[in-house]
Amino acid sequence: MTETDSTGATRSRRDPEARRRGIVQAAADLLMESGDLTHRQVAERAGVPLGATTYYFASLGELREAALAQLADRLNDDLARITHEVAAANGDVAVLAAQLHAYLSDVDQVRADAALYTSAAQDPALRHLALRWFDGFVQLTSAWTDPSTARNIAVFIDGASLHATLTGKPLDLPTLTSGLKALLRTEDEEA
Amino acid sequence: MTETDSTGATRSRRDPEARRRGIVQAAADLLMESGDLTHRQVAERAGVPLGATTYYFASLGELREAALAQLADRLNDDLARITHEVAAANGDVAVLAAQLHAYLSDVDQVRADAALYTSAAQDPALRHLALRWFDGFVQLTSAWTDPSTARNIAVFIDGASLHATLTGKPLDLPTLTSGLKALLRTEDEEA
Amino acid sequence: MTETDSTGATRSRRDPEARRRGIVQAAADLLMESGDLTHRQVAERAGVPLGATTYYFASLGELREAALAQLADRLNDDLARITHEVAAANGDVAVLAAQLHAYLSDVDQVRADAALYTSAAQDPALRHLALRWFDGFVQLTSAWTDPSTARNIAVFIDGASLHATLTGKPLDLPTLTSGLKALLRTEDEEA
Amino acid sequence: MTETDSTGATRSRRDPEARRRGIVQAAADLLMESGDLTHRQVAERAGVPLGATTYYFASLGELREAALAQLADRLNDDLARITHEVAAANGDVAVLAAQLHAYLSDVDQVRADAALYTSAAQDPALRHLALRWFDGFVQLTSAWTDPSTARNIAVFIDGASLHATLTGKPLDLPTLTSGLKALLRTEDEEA
DNA sequence: TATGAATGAGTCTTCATTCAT
DNA sequence: GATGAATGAAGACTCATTCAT
Repeated sequence: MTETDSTGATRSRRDPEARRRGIVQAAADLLMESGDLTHRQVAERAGVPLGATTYYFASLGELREAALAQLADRLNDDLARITHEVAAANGDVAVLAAQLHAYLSDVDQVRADAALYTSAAQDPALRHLALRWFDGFVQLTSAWTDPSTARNIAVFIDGASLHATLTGKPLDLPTLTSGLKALLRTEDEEA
Repeated sequence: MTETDSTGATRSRRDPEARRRGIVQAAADLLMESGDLTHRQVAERAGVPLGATTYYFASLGELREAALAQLADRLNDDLARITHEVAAANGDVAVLAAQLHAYLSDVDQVRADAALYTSAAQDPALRHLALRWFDGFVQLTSAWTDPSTARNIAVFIDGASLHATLTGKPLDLPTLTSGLKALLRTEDEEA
Repeated sequence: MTETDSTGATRSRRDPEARRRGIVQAAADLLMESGDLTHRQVAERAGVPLGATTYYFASLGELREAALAQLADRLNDDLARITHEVAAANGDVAVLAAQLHAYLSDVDQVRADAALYTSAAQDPALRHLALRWFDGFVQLTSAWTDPSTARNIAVFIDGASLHATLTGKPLDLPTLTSGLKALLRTEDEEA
Repeated sequence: MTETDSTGATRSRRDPEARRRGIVQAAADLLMESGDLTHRQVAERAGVPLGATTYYFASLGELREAALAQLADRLNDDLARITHEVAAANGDVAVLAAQLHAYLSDVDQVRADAALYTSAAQDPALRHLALRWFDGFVQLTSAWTDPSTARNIAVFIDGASLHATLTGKPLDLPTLTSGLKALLRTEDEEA
């Protein structure tokens, strides 16, 4: 279908990198939508023959890992962006709460999180992917809070994401705000 | 083997309820251990013939739901117990933190949580099971805090459980304590 | 097809033993004919659905072993019969040679041997099957020769079978006779 | 790596014959080791790109045949050497037995035989390869025995090789010696 | 009531072969 | 001349579910 583009050159076919990306993307989509992953589903979704999925990935596990890594990357980027914005606002809790609320309002984001956590919970080999953002967040956030508080906030965010997955909607902004505000105040009074 | 005892009464055979319970228990165990569930595995684990699993449950989905309901019940009971103890201690945060830490140190408990959340994340029809404890906790806890705080604590606990699943060990007690303390202090100053 | 027999009773279906035998027989036939064995081929040959072959045998290897065991049994029986007849003739070499020549003239027998040896050569776990007749022969024959001579005769017979496989026809009777006669004379002069 | 040497000449690349030999050798090794043969395995073992295996051989069958021909050549050479040594010793049976025992003690030799016979048994088109040594042996040996005896000895040797394959070790030297001695004595008394 | 035989759909995976480059 | 991307057919195996008994 995408055989020819505006330049008239053939694409996709004989473009291994694009093909590989397409397969990973299809797998990531499927993981977000159903959590199930089969070669057949991936092939159909990516618009490639069945053999292509096994040609590019030695096993379904390898493909799953690649797809989850992609989701983890995105999650990482998003949370790093949020963290930076909060840092730019001198750690303003309202900013953090607002950003988080927006994040949790995005169905795709929440689904990506869920796919990541679900897969990681079932396969220990994938846990490092699910923990990547956590560790990164704690590190970034430690610039303006102590590590213990940073961990607690990260834990709270994970809980909020799980809650959004289970209820289908984010925690209301006031609750989110009060929770984050409370957790962040710790440092001032406890150290 | 334990088919007949000294009284001449048959045991698991001819005791449909016990058999059903055994099947559910076996299914719950398998969900905790691997997340996979097949009729064959359940039958073998429960020590019943293959046909029994389809005889007592119309479909595998139904059996899975029954197994998850059992896990949810247990989770419910455990957290209700913890809540009561905390209430008895007049909402002492240290007691809550200690109880929660003990809970998260129990591998089986954490696995049960993970099985419940994983299944619920993938199948919307099961979400009410995963939310059962959340709602109950908020209700019980609202006796000594405001609902918003109660929700935040519940969210935090979910996050901590997820974290325990992903790292294989609970958050350290001091961090847990400081987080819960911070969240609970909110009510005094914000309401 | 064989659903009903002269008694009007249904057969084959719901006759697990017969079904199992039919599958093994089909597998043995295929091993004799081509040396290859696939579930699909077996199912088609046996006239059963594909799933039946995996229902009765946990793996293709198990099915192959059962089929080879059947071939080995037959080989065993045939050679035991020959041995008995030779023993009845007081170890008359001419009788042995004639029987062996007849045996090697039977295309199916030779093919069965070849299937057995070929499979055993490729899979050490199957070697005991291929050696069964050898050991039995040596034991039986030791009644009228010394063990070393018995072994040599067995080796010679194996070689003759291999030769028949490769050339498509048995060694000519005179050659066979002279070989066996020579090997059997040993005992008189060497012990 | 060994693509270019000090003379500036390319080695395996740009040396089609060497490459072809390398592929055949790799295939022969694989046949000896597992009996299985795939383009991928051959390419990896030979250290050539996948395409090279199909470039030099029109089909896998052709490659297999070339590999077996190589094994047959080696077998031929070895047995010709043995035959010559025996002839040089004026047909001394002890020499023949010792040489054969050494041959059967060499795991690789026995494996090569097994690969050859196994393939030939399954594919009639390959039988001439497995018979090559037999015919050569009979011809060479007929210099000092009659053809019938030569055939019987060749049959015996094949049986001994098969036996070594199945048991993992050669027939013991005394048994081997007595067998060969007996077979060779025939000529003196029968002719 | 209870069971295990039965099966067809679907799983992952391998691979010979083709062919564009 | 050489190569590796590509794919469709086939492989072993699993399993929920049905149903005869």
